[in-house]
Amino acid sequence: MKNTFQAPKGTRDFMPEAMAVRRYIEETWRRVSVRHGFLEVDGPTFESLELYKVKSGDEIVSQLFSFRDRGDRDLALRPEFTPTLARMVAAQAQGLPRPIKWFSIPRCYRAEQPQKGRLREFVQWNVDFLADPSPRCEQECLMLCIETLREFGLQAGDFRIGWNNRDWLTQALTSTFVAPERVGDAYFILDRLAKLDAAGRRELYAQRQCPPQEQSQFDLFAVAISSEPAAQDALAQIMDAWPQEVRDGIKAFESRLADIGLGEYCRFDLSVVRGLAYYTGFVFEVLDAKSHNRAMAGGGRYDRLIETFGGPGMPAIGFGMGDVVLEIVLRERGVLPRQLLSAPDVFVLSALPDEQPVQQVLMALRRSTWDSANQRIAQAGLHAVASYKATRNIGKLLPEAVASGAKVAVILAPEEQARRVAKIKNLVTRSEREVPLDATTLAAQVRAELQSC
RNA sequence: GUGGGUUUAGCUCAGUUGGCAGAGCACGAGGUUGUGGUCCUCGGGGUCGCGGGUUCGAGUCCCGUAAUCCACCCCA
Repeated sequence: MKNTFQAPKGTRDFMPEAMAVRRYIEETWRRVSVRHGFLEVDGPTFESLELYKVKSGDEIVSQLFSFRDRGDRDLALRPEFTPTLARMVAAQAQGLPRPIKWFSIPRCYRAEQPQKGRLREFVQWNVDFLADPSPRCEQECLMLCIETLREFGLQAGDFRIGWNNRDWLTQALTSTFVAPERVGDAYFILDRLAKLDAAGRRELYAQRQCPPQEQSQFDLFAVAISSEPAAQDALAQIMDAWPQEVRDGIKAFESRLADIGLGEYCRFDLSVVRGLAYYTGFVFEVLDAKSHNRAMAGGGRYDRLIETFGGPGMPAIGFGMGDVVLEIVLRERGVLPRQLLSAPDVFVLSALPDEQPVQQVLMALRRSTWDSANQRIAQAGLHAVASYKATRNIGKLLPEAVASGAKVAVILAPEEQARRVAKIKNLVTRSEREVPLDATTLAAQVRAELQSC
């Protein structure tokens, strides 16, 4: 390896095929977001370091790529988009039409140890619905999230969405067996319960100094969120003790989801609490249903975040979905389209000794025409390519034309050139016809041939 | 930050107790200046991740280091 430079740890090079996959993912996110009435925004790739400390505290700083500029300002590459969004909204809150439905597709950076599904540079689709306290926001976010996964070819059995509500859960816990000052510890435990066996749980209880009555209850939670047959009974037993209004709230939300056809994807899930402190009510996670990948997406309500960033009090809900886990899941399911690099419309091949005629034909095919009266492109140029091989053997060039995916070929050769014609070959039907070797006429005839495909 | 696997051609990988650096695919040229992914021949390509050490001699053994994969910690 003569070149000793490598891409930095946790980053990716996007060669044409990989780039096409990334574009496909981003374009799908964008298309479905727009369809659901969200507007695209973006912000700076780096922000002042303080912006990230406000929300998350110093602990998080060690996972940031931070640096200092020549004016001694501390800056950091964005690890997520939400602080930027909160800053933008807080600054402009008075003048924005409401509700605010925004999405963004930023590249984000985290100085973590890379592993499966987690890199140091990634693309994360962010969706936020602000200035509306109604549960229709929850619904629309889930609707968009699910519709997007379906657009990628995933089906109900491929993923599941676990949801919870921190307000209700807190109410339920404190009215049953958790002292108010221990709610934080309870969340910490619930967040990890699904991954632990009995021994692991005892260790966790000791670490968080659980009183004995908590321990037996959490053991019951562990059964309820497991895949054991007893799970349903355990869940029913737990919820029987909960306040009536909490149980009614869960039922009502389930019924709302069922009304719009999302019932089969979503399930109330005790173990989904999300680590982040700023979530205030509804929270959810999208999990891969068939293997053990990391969460594909997650989010929730953060009604107090905008004021934290100096804006007015404003209800808000949002979620994020990263490209890394998503691509892994799409590959595992075999639903990534095979041909993502766009195939040319027309392939020009030439047996002429001079290459200039090829360039003339390419120019005519590729040129767009502008409609100045209507300020738009009247006719878009064709995607036209030619072979760069040295051979002038048509028999060798045709396979290249076919492999390119082009439906039509233009063949330039001495005999035809002498008669001032070129051949247009339909690569699908294999039929050929001769047309005048005038670049403009030729381009028109190629368009006509493409129409017939 | 911790532990384990891996690193040889553009890609996927062989490489024997330490003895001349290999295959397939891909790429390029020709066989065949004129018609469909075939076939045949030839070719370009490598400091064997990087740096030390042992040895007459290291892709191979030892030490260090980087990247990568997997699992922890963490996870916005």
